[in-house]
Amino acid sequence: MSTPHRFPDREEIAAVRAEAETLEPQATGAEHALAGRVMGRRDMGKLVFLDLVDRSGKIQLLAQPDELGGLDVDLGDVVGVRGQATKTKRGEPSLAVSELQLLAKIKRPLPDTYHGVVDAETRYRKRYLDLLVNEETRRDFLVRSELVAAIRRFLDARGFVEVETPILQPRYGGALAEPFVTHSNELDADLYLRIADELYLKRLIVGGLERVYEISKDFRNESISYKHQPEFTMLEWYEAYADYEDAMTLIEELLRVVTKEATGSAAVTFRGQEIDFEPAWKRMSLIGALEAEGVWTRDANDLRKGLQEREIDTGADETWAQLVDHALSHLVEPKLIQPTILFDYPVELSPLARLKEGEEGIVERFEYFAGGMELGNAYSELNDPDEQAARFAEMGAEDPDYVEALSYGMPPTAGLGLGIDRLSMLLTGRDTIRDVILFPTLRPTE
RNA sequence: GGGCCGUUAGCUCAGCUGGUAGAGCAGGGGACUCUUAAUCCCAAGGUCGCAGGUUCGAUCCCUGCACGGCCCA
Repeated sequence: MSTPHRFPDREEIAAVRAEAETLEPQATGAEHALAGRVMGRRDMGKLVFLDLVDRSGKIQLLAQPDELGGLDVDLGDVVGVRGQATKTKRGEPSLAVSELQLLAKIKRPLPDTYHGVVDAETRYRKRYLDLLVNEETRRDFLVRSELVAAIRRFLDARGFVEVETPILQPRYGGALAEPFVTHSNELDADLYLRIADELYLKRLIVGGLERVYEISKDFRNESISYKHQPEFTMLEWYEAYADYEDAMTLIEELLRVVTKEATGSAAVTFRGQEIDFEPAWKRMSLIGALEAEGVWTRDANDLRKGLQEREIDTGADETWAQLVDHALSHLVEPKLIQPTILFDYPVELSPLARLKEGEEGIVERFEYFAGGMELGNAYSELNDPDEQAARFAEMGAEDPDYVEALSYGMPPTAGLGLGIDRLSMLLTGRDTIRDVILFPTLRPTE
């Protein structure tokens, strides 16, 4: 049996429901067309109640099979209906159906509409079922979409231009991470999936675009956890003629605005705690934070001893910088529940950041945290090509093409990264990053 | 990579320190003109993740594997 190829002139269920709300019981209102999925059916003989769901909401349908020439509708069918807004004797806003068209037939039984789909593996592998029967899932992914839209509005309104830079890169950089490697047959060359956008975006600053941003999928061939996925989404922006203090101000404002636009409130609940994005956030220096934990020292051996005393396994840490990073992530980060900026990092951890005037070995860099997670990283960009080349050399790396770009002169610039997935976790109150990524990476079956 | 836990009907879950499995919802048939997790009646639905082992006998005990979850690295 052929079904219609289109169903024109439908309205959103939420709008029609709102109209029906205003009616007196058993009164009827205007004629409307609605379409969606049948998620409930209550047969009363000559009268049948259906629940119709679309993206905007749910409404009850009142159908009389005798007047419709039968009602061959199963749970899960996609239908289009026409009828009048009404309210039942019991006061339920409804649509009295005068015409019903089957638009798509369900061929398998719908999962339990009361319990939803609970099994984590099913929810991730068959996200369509999760979205279909779990209203919260639908809602949370719409929050994520609204979040990204709000970020674009915010930056567009401030003169940033959205750009696209390569995902396939001959040389990866901009972060310390293991890349995915692929191969171009035509070029007969290995290419890397980007781990960050940074070095390309800064080339655009050299090129005079002044304020750029990219919302990108980045890829890191590393561990998977509640806050890590191999494929994740990051915002990076670069603003010429600004420094990291300007970036602090801007990210505070951005998070306040977009949180409000995506959720209706600048405060969210995550892991049982309210997190409030209203400025001003707490700010403390990284060194101060480590001192407060009693583990700040420039000496690697002392630092290692301090961490081991706190029963932190430092076996995998080779350098002082790695030990500092370990101390930060284990002792400090979990305590940063309210939005907090940690600023002024040792240069050893920050090869792309600009040195702070008058402070030995410190760069103008900050990371910001909320809910016990790092949300992002920012700094005044190092724009001296010779110093950049020397920093690369210290790491045992090089990127002559990038250094050459800097040698044409990059204005003083502030750059910032923001983890969209983690922010989405905070805004939706989800405990795991898999719950805010539509199709998270899982081990293949078979 | 390591430790612990899980995997039973399409979905959500029971299953007694071993005797070849049950319920609700969905799906099928029927009753009902105000239900909303509708209700009621009938019938049906299973490679108990996979492969071995122990045993007269394994969903249950043991081993390995697969996938997932939590924690650790």
